[in-house]
Amino acid sequence: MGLEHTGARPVDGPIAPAVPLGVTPSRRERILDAALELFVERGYAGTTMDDIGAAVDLKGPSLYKHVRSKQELLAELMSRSILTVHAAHDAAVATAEDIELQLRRAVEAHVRFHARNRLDAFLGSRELGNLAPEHRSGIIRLRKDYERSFRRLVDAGVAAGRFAVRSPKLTTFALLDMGTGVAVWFRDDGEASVDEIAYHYGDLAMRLVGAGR
Amino acid sequence: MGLEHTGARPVDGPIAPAVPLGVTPSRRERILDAALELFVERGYAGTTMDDIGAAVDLKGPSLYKHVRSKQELLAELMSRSILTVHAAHDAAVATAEDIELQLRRAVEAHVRFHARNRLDAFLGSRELGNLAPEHRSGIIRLRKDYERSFRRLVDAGVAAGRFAVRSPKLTTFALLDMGTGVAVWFRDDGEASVDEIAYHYGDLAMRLVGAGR
DNA sequence: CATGGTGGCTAGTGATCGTTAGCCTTTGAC
DNA sequence: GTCAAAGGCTAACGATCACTAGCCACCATG
Repeated sequence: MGLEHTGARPVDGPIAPAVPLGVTPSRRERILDAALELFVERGYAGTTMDDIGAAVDLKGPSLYKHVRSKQELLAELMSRSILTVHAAHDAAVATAEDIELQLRRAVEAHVRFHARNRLDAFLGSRELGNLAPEHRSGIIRLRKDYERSFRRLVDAGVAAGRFAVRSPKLTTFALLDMGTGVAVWFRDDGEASVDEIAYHYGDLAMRLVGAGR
Repeated sequence: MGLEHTGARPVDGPIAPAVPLGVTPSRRERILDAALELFVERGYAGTTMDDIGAAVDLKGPSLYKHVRSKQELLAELMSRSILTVHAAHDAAVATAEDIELQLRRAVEAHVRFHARNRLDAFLGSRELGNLAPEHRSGIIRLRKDYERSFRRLVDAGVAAGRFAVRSPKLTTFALLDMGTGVAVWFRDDGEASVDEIAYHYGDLAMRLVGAGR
């Protein structure tokens, strides 16, 4: 039950690895992926270092040769996740000039991320409270940045007279939340493909903002 | 920071109290409310019985005079929550004949619940994994029932030619998820009141299903 | 063949926590 | 006034965990 990060990734993660770069990066990645899966399945507090170790054929204490602490695992997973969406968002918006198309692309990217990176998305929304305060504030700021970027698109459409929106704030929340929800119910072996869902949600977004007359 | 269950409550909860009915119901309620708040704040695994006790001026072990286990607290909170939404949903739908209005009322009730019972909603989506298997399946079934009830409204509107919907399934998910999201960002002291938000989301729902031409 | 670093292991430490045992005080019924 | 139940407490048990200490095997480099 491996993870696939097939979506566009940011050029580089900003969190410095605890171990000198170039030294067993593959092992570290495998640990991160295993931790993600277990954190989602059993929760952060409900997952032991031994669990994570077992998932990569190690004993718990051996993990400390690759990772500074359990907390570091959580922090890195969460920041990696948000930076990924945000990068995908920026890339998607940049592919269009028209504000209507920009919002559509943004929603598609949002949905695609939440379908393809279900676990990351899920963790991000659920384990914020288990993040040490020093990490938490940074993560929250990144999330707010992302939301603001969405909000700007809605505002721009309204300003240009292309969207008919009663409350830009509530509408933006609705747009974001309906896409976020995909992470909860999406299944790889479900009826609808990621692309179909993304396209459909793009349509729904257009309806929400009253685009195209 | 108490909870208000101002919505219609189901006739009776299916989880039998550990203590004979009628004996110190008030104390037990206070424990449940404290547990809810703490579970949301620190997570189920991150909350100790001593924490809960302290919140109601008791020592941890004293809780066992009122409650069978920590697990029971979680299970009761979750089932109480779902039964509450579902009851509110049924009551809301019953106030209208027209399918369009029924869906609008259902969305309003959904949003109202998620704004007023933020903590319950949050817990319900986050701590499913910490529920003992025997409780979990029942809770999941109740949640599915609730979703199905929404889905039926969408289908009915489509069948009556009142809604223009490409995928009833995806549209229903979008409707539910945007409302569920309210629980995450709503604040009692925020700009918008519960009623304003509920009304607005009713409008958004009508747009999503393409109601009213 | 030395050697030193990398990465694995076992054993253990100290802390935390759910839960139980057992005791004591209050209170209300008779 | 007696007595039992209800409900509070402290103490302690047994588990579980994150993390550390310290050891050893492998292996590349000279």
